[in-house]
Amino acid sequence: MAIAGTTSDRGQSLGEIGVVRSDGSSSPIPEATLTRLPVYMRGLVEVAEDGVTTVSSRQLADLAGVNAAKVRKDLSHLGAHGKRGVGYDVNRLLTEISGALGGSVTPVVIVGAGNLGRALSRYDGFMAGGFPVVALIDSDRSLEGRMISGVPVTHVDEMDAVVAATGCQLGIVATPAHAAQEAVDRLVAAGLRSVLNFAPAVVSVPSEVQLRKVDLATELQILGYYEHVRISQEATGQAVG
Amino acid sequence: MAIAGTTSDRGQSLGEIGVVRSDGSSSPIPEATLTRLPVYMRGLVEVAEDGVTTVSSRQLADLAGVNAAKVRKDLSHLGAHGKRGVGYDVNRLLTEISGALGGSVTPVVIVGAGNLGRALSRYDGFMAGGFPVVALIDSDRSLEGRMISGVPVTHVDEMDAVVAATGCQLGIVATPAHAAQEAVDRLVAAGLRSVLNFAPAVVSVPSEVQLRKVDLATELQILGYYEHVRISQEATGQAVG
DNA sequence: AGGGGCTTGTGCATTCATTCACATGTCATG
DNA sequence: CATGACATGTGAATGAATGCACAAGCCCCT
Repeated sequence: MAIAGTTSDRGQSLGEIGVVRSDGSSSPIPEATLTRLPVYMRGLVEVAEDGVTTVSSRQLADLAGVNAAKVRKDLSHLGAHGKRGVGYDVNRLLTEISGALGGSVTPVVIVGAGNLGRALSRYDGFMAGGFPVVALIDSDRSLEGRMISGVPVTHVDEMDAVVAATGCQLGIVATPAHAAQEAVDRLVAAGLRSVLNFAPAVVSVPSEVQLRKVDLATELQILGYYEHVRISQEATGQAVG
Repeated sequence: MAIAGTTSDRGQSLGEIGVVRSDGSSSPIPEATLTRLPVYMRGLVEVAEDGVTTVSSRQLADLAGVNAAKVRKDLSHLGAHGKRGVGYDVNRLLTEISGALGGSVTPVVIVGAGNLGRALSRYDGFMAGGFPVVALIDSDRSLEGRMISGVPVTHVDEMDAVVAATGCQLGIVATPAHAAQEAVDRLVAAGLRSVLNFAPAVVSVPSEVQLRKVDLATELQILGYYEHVRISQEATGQAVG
């Protein structure tokens, strides 16, 4: 385990991204804003179906469960101009957000055809969001060639071919923890530059690769903490009151 | 849709929690730190199995994929005192973190026995993390009484009884979006105060309830954004270079 | 016993995110 | 056309998280 650096700490450094400005497009949308844009989209789609054509920042804030100032600042990042005194045009805003997020349909591949991988391959939200799952990949030869909920399962040795054939750009890792690093390495070797990791393991990637993590057990543990604190609080609170 | 406030914005306000100090215990561990504690735990368990008894902040940082200063600051929040010049005792640290996070085993209930709900009920990580799934709840009468991967399915009308009988304190919502609000409402009515929502919907809860959200489609959309930016960047970069 | 090499804990600076508050602008109505 | 109600966009204030650098402390070796 190589350790670099003479004085002081310094760990992983996130690669810069989205800082282009040259061609006028793509400003650097902050992470925090990015996580909310899809939520706004859902709210907008909802009201659009009811025939609403204009929303104020406050209405959208209510739909998204945030406050209005945040909505406005978020939207200002994509240059989406609403009309003062009026609000935002629903359809225009939908187009703008969708465009900022990438717009077109992007196929994804899932590595790991266990419980989680299968469930994810069936998850409607991916397809609905423009991310069809086009391949499942597993190291188990006995699954090779099978279809699972309409998605063909391929052996991990053919990953390169599958990725190339399907034109996938996003990879999802749903393997056990011990297999996660290899899964990611192979995805990267196959040319992918964006990976979503569901395995409860820390994996490292080259700096040009975007890695996001969804840690299911951790989410519960955080809730567990608050529950724990709340209960201790009540206990002491009773004593006091 | 009631809108309050005369001047200016102001939306949801997060309930304060963990700010007790009266009894000396439970300092207010910041969110950001909370999300990393479980990751440290995994790293510690890993090295503990290899017989390691002491780790430095830098070693732990490598295991967790963060930098050493962050590790030290995080650990300082739980008063975990390491030894200068030496490091942290692995077992002691495990005990401390585990204790801070709540310690004991907490049973959870999952609402929604669809694909996602079933997959989550089978997810090993929950059990391993001390969160056994003890009940699945669905509105489909035809599932009532069945066992799915060892977990009994109950109808939603009996939620109160199930929650009471099993002593659940954490609820997971894995319903379709349109059913999420009702699912949460029922969980809260049954007495739960901590909910993890997987449904792609904005739900509101009373201020004393802790709500966390895992938004699978959004995660992909964020990756999609970076992919999008990267590609435009390359395109313009080629033109320039 | 004392020196040198490590490592913790933390004050400080910096960056990122949130929120406030208001000037600027739009629309509808009389 | 003028007035008033309403909303945006954004500087500025606040707050949270990160990362740095160093004093204080521990251990081993001679």
